[in-house]
Amino acid sequence: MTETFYKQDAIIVAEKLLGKILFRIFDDGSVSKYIITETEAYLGEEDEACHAHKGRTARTEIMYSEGGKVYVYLIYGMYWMLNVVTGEVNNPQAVLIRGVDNIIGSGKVGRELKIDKTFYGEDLLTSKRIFIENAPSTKEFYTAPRVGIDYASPKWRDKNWRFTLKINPLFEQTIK
DNA sequence: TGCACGATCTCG
DNA sequence: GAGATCGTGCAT
Repeated sequence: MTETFYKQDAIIVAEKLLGKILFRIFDDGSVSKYIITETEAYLGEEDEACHAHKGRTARTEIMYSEGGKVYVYLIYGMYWMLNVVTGEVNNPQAVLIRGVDNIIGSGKVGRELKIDKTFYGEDLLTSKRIFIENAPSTKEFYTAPRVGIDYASPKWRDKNWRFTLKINPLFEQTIK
């Protein structure tokens, strides 16, 4: 995808990433391709569910760069979450990749793709081991509230910023 | 320097 | 329903 694509708002990117192809070249040279099936948008400092809500820190720093970078972080001490930074410089937004193919769940995605802290700040436009390729994506998708952010006030908690590809056969399992 | 907790998953 | 497991942010 292009730099222009990633510079759009996270909501737009989250929606448009559905159906696109995520490439992952592992250390042994093997190549895996995945269809992105579920995403979530996190929209800047005012979004209480966004990590950047607490301001600029070493952890959130990459979200302040221009779109197209990778933002990863460890959650619950064991799962690496894969995010795509979006938007313009100093506009901290990101899209969480929650599902690829039939692998639903951000923790499982990180495990499947063997994501770790070395991916922090990786440039999707130049990386040789992870990047996203355009594909004719269907406009058929569901929206739903984001997962695991009950701490946010209703204004943000209730936003339907989770996007799920409609052809995803496991969708029913992801609705609570 | 310490501590509570999290954009989770698996097992029982 | 609880445990695994640890970096981060904020209080002490």
